[in-house]
Amino acid sequence: MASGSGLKMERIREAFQRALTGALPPGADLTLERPKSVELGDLAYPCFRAAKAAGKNPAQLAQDLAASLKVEGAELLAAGPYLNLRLTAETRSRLLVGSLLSDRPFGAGPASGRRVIVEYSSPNIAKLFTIGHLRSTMIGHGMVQVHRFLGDEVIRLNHLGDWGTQFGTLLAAYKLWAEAGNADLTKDFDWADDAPEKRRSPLFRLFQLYVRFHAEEEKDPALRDDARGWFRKLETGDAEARRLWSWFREISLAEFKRLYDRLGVGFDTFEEGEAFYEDRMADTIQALEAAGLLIEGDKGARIVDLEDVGIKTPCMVVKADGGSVYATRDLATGVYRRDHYKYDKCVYVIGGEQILHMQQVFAVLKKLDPAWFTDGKLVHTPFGLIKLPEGKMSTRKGNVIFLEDVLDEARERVLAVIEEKNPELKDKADVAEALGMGAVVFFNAINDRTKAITFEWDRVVALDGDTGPYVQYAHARIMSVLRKAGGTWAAQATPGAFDGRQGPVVPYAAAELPVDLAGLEAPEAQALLFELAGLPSAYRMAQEQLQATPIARQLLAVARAFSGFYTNCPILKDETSPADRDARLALCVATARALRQGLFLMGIQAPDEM
RNA sequence: GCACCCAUAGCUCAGCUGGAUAGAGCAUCAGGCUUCGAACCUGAGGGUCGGGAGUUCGAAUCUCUCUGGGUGCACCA
Repeated sequence: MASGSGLKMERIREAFQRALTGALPPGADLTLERPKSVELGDLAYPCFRAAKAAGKNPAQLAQDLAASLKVEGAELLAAGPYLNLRLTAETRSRLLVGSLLSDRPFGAGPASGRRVIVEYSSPNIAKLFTIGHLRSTMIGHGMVQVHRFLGDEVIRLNHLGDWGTQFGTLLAAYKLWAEAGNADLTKDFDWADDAPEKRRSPLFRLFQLYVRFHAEEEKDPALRDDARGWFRKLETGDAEARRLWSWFREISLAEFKRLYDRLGVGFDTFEEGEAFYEDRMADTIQALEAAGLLIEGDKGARIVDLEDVGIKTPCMVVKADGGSVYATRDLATGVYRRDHYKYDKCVYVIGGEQILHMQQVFAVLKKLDPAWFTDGKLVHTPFGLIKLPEGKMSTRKGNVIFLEDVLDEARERVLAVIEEKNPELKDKADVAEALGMGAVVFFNAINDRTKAITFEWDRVVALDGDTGPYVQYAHARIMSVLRKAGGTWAAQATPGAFDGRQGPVVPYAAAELPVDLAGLEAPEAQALLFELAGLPSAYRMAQEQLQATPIARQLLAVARAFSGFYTNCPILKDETSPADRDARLALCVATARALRQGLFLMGIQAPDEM
């Protein structure tokens, strides 16, 4: 008997395409689609184009092809203008369960030899993480995981906002309101509202200084000069400014790392933020100068004109006073990464409000070195803002929603549900954390990243419907069945030791495929297999679209299909024969593995009980 | 004013890059737990795909235009 792992959907697909090649004129488009449901089949060939080329009716062509072609292990059916390939239930079961029970990760790609940089998260020093930062952080994390899973080498960079004029603001504010009575930022300020216990950190107090400065600056514009003066001191290497800067950076980074740990997100380095490029900008400016790209702008600034590439706003590289700007650092960053990493693709996960800026930077780099910065090498992955029902969030104004508050609230709500539904559960706190995180992270991924999101508590931390916890619930139910089944069943769906920061693969040992899979003939079981079969293309789509959305949606489809299977196909009940029981348990193992792996790529855990 | 993004069921959104009868969740209504976990499942109602024109065998998808929203537009990042 063929062991399942020898049977692959890829082979079937190739055989189908080979058969089509023989029957159609050379050069015909052989793109195959996924039918809408398993009743139609497993692979679909739309006949429209080929029919047109042959001067035939598409439905007629589909019928002709169905009658003349043959593919081993499958039947070919004409369904209107489509030629569908449908596997037998036996073949479909063997193929998918077999793949998922092997020790090779289902849907993963072979090493591509490509090196991809993903720049994401990139928070500004001295600001607290808001719900807005979750977008860049988790979109980036998902991209890292998916690219790795599909075989790319990935370098994870955090372009920390640890330089720039906002440090003038911080330094000035610190000197004005902190140095005298609260130099080490260990005490609450007497001028500020009492902070909740959990926020009484030095970083939070820095944030309070920042907010106060911008409030007072409205009333007293002279403060602005004070801030500029401090930034100049920092740039010219003033010892005190440097010392404070370095300290601010340190306390910020400590908080950031704590949150990244909570999110399960990691980076290859934190040392290549904006400050890292401070002394590398001169070379880049020099190079632009040498290339003859820098011209003098209206008020004396040095700019690169981009009119010829369709960008009407020129890119300012050097301010009239000789200072650098954001673009200067980004250009130096681009040049450094070219020389240092020799990558194939660099993905910038940065908000949509910076589209123009990114276009400018990419355009200038392209002018500087057209041979290296080819099309597609630099990719901006913009995403929509998270807004509040009452409008835009603003760190300066202090009307923000902190990420930790969202995660905490989600955890509390989950805990309340656990107390109600499963009060005996052990490790309640850990499970609540995993589910709360699942709700928030999944919500962030479920919708197209380019669209703006209005933050509403009840939607972000929702626990039923199209949510992370729905997928996690399906997984927990499976594990519960597997535990009750005894033997090695639960172990088969339990991964070996792994660490999310090391790689994208959830490691499972090879398990034995039952000989008799007749227990999977029910339509609900076949529908579940069909959705499992959709996962590999969801992974590829996620890589192409640079977002985890397709994965989230396919996981929902799998979880939903599992619920249908679970309610209609008894597994451990007396009415089920031993052979059917084993087949269904094997499908449970396969599904649990698929769900856990998919969630893991998104940065979400799958508890065994909830 | 100019540029980019968005508009699909009462609400929030999918719709695999031009293809099969436009699908999910929430909400509403009607059902389903002495039986593997009801954080679940089954069913119902609900649509001029913002308006208009065009491209072709075929458009929610591509082009143009109008309307309504969002985001930007050189000395902040």
